[in-house]
Amino acid sequence: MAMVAEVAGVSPSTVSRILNGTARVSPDKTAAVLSAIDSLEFSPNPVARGLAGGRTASIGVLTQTVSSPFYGEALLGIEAALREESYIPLFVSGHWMESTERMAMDELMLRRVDGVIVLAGRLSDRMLQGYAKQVPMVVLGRSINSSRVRSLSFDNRNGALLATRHLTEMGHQRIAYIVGDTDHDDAVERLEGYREGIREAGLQIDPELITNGDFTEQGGMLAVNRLLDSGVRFTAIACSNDQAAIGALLALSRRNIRVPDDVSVVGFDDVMPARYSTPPLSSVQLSIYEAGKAAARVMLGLLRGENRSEVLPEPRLAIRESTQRLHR
Amino acid sequence: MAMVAEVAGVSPSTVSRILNGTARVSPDKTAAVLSAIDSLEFSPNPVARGLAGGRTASIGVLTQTVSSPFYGEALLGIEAALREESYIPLFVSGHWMESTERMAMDELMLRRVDGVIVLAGRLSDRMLQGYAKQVPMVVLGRSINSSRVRSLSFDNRNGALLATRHLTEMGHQRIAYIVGDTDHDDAVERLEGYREGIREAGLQIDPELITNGDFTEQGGMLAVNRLLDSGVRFTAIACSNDQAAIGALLALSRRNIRVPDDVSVVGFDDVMPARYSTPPLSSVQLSIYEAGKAAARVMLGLLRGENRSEVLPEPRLAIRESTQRLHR
DNA sequence: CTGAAAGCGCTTACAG
DNA sequence: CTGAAAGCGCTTACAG
Repeated sequence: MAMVAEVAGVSPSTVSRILNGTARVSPDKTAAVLSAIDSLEFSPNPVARGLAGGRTASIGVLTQTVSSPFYGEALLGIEAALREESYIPLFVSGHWMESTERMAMDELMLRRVDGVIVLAGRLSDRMLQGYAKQVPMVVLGRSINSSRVRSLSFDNRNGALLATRHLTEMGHQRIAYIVGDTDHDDAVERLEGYREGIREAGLQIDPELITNGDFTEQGGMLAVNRLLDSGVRFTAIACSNDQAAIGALLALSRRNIRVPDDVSVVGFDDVMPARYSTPPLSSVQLSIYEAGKAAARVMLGLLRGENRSEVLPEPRLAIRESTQRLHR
Repeated sequence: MAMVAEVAGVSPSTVSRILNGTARVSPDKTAAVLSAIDSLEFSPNPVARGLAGGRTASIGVLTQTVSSPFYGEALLGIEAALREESYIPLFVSGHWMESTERMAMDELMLRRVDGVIVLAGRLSDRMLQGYAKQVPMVVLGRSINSSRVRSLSFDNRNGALLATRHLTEMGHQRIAYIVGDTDHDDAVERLEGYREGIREAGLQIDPELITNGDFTEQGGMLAVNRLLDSGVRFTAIACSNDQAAIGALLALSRRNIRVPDDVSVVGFDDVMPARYSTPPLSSVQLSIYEAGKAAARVMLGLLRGENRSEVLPEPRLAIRESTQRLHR
């Protein structure tokens, strides 16, 4: 930067001000500096900026696993939105363990990120609010009421309602439901949506049709086996997420039950693998990529002092080949 | 740090030296400093360290998409290994575009990462070597001969050989092959392994059985359709990766061809979704997570001035339910 | 509008 | 073995 200043015949302060747009500078000096900058191919050192200005142009992102189909897509969206403003994401994984998440958060604080985006996780609201005192925070996929935290959440209830309604409209009356990990509000809200869908169609909620899962393929398989072994009759299964649905597909196929001819299956999230399962899953589309973008935009707004609000896209149903009208 | 120095009654220099183990310090001062550190809950500011010492304790990782099942797993391994030594990964996505990769690399250089791990990609060897002059580099999934770059590559040829041999040993003689994106050496090496497997069994290589794909599900589907439409006879398909295999599974099912009863299918990579496809895929296991760890360890070694070498786990076959002995 | 100066929190030769 | 000092490359009050 010193070189730029020299070449342009101004002080480093001026260069800095131009770079940051932090004060108005006479047009001629601006021009001189700008041309010096690109003739020297200068670009400011973010590390020094971080130390001097207290801003690192980096945003911490607490995810659970970078490699999950769900979180992975959100990360892509976040990355894309941040890049537009030259921020870089620092992804850290919590692996669904509170202690790991805490360590990861501490690491982010240490690294002096300018803000943090939290993707769900196991950290308590209190805990999160504590961190939010140190740094701007936006939480995706979870709703937290606190002035310091901006949260964006999916309309899980409505999503599950759409899925269930889709099934009832196709004539299904005996619809099983594979619950997610009820430690998460998502799981609870989705279950609620299912219930609502059943009631809305004037059907009875049958507890025997509701079985536990944990948002994993394995959980979906076990759930289907349990359902089948119990002898309850059902013609469709609504699942708390696509992973469970994919497990369900496998379990059904092993028992020689055809989807959708014998049983319809609907997933939730509309994650990539759902599009290529056999058969491709009808699923509730959350537009996770867009949601990630929205979260990043809210963060960027916060950093600018705006109080921008973003709405997440409404869930909609992606109908593919795993659901079918009930024919008797 | 100034506070720590004061409390411990030493100079900041000494504190720094203890923190970094960069010179021997008398035991009593060490003890004093250490206790001051934890009574003050001090932890050094990495940003300042970065500026002063030229080291940021961060490693750039050029990946293609954080959300790919293949790269995602490698990232997890990298993250885990780096964490052990308090390094943090900076993940940037190249999206398989040379220009994006270059921008991402430049960003990493700007951020003064201490090293960079490159996951395959489209950057030319020359280009990579150029960057390697600025920073230690390890490349995973690609072999580059250069003193400045350490590269770790999978034994793709042997992997494909194992897959093909598995099929021939089960009596298959008409084995189709779905090629990957031949811009990548992987695709070429895997194809070579297939050829070797066919020859090894004393069979003829039939060009009609070899069809193009691009490592995607879509590509796998199209390939199968083409094969089927062409009327060539085959009883098994070996695929260049799991995504293609998953696409193949779907295409076969749509034509009412049962796997493995009518046709056996074998994948490559043994990525998570392969374990829960319908049916679960037999696949060549690359232990990508371990490979990520290995790459990170090599990087860490480099940083310490060691010339540690790591060998990637040998590919092995995971036999599941998509392959079966040919019965006539 | 613009400079000179101090400072961000460390590290690292340089002396001793 | 250990301090004092300079410096890493910026930003930001403080004056003018």
